[in-house]
Amino acid sequence: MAKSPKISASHEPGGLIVHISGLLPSLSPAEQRVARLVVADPADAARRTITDLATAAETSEATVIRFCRSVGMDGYPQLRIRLAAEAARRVEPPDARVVGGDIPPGADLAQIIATIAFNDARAVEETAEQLDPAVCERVVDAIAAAGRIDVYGAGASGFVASDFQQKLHRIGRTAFYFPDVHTALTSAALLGRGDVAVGISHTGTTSDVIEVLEQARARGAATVALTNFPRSPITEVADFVLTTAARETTYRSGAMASRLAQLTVVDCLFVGVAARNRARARKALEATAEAVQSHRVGGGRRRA
Amino acid sequence: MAKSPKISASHEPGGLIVHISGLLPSLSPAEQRVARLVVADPADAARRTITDLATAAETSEATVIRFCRSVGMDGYPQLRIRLAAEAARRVEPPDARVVGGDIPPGADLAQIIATIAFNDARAVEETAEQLDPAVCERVVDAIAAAGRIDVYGAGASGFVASDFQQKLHRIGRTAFYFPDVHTALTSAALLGRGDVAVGISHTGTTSDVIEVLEQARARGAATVALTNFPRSPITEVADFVLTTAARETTYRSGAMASRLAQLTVVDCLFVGVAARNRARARKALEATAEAVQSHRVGGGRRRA
DNA sequence: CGCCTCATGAAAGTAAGTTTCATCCGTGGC
DNA sequence: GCCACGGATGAAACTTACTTTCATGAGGCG
Repeated sequence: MAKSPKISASHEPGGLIVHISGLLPSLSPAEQRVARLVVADPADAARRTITDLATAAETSEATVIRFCRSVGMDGYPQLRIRLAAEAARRVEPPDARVVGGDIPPGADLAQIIATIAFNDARAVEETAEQLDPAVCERVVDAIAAAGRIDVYGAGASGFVASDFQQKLHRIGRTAFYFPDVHTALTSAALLGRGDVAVGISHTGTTSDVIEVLEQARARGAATVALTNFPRSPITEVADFVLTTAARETTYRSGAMASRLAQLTVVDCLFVGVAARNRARARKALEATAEAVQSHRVGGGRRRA
Repeated sequence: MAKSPKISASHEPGGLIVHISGLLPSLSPAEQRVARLVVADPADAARRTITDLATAAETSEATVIRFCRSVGMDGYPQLRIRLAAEAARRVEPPDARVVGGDIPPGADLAQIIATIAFNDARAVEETAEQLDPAVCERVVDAIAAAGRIDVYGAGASGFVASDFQQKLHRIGRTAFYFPDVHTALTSAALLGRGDVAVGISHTGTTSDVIEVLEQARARGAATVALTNFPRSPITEVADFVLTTAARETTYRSGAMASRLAQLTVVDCLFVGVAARNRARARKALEATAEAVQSHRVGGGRRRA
């Protein structure tokens, strides 16, 4: 681990399954086979003996044990019990749509809508469950006290970064977002102690964002990573790691649901920061709302 | 009655704990000691090893096994798993959060997270419920067949518009987004029959977006509005109206949850369009994914 | 090409769970 | 009083499950 002990969610309180699927890409191939079996049917996995599970995953018991350790369990029995508990807690999905499932080829639009909404809602809920309030708190503290906040993100995560920047700006925090790597690097180089850099990357492997975050860290800024994968490279250049909990699907890259989850996290941070000084934040929000008022039509009867 | 298997005993419906305490009196003294421990704290019992539990009950492992059989289990592991499941189920559901509720002033971050996630998830689900698949279908048809697609949006909705544009572009549709009203107007003026214009506005009162959509319609393009308010002005210039279902709160302007709902709708349309030609869309997606590959670090596995 | 690192499963080792069996104790008959 | 008898019980043998160790081999890197 790089320089200072990183603060991330070691507690995975909400969902073990969610936690495992987040860790999935960081596991070795054989362990991944085990993980997939476990995620696909936790209750069933809990019923199996270690030898049985190993056979089903076409690997050895040793690998299953290694998998247990990888996801933070002491050993197989503990995993088993946790899985059983987990499986019991999650109420049966009311109908046939599979959690994290892909869209079937012949699906009509109603099915598509139901599936997407289901997965989106789940991603949001599961993200919230596994978010560590303590880590959030510290991030909020850092942002609330920051001299300046840079938010980095590329591609789809760029929208989220930009959204976050805009939000912070609206409550009077000095925040920047850069659509371009070079500008971002330049900015990062100007950060210093007391500043905050936030890097957003679904996969956690976007080299541009990692590079910029690294730069920011080297300059003494507090670095925050927001990613779906708790052991991805971006987490190594971050002082604080916040994770989303979106499952991968093939057709609809996990990034789609992930983006919603990211926004939820951003909202949480935003409200947290705003709550640090309600009066001031509210005033700033009102001022900005007023500013766009002249661009609204028909102030009358339609609520907004 | 040796021949016909008993039908009743095997399923003990009302809960394992209840079942055990029911037949507690019929157990032998040593088994009763075990049973009492189990009933008193199922979760704890599930954590213990058989030897451990036996010691705690001041008896031998053999007796614990006998107890397992007495209550209808195959052996200790099964009891353990069932207990863990049982214990998990009986945790109180955490819902102190009010639907659509605002963040209370003294809220700690954990509450904030729970509330936001709850409202976000609800907005997504409710939006999906009230979305009319028939309207979506026609919008998808129009987009899939369009010569060109313009997506308009301002402020927070601008991100969504931009996201939609990028998505459509990635599957090979010709789509545009304009951060600036004047450019947008210019573009709208160049639309014609067979083209599609999508206007996104949470309130439905953003005059810039309305104006542009109006222009597009005058030129013969099919117009789509995405808003939270089905009777807002924007709906008057739209051929197709899609609505989100986010509730308003004071502190957290409804726009925050609304944005997630908007994205869900965008995702649905996107997948709908992509599904119109799976092969081509998949190919386009793969090509774009490949293009950014060199900006990812750590090849397949992600770790350190 | 040699070195290193890492993933992996075979096998050895340890702990957990299960069965067997001798003992104990109370009961009731002779 | 003595002796079956039967159920309850735990010690110990036994089996299975779990864990550790270690040799092997595949890939990456200089």
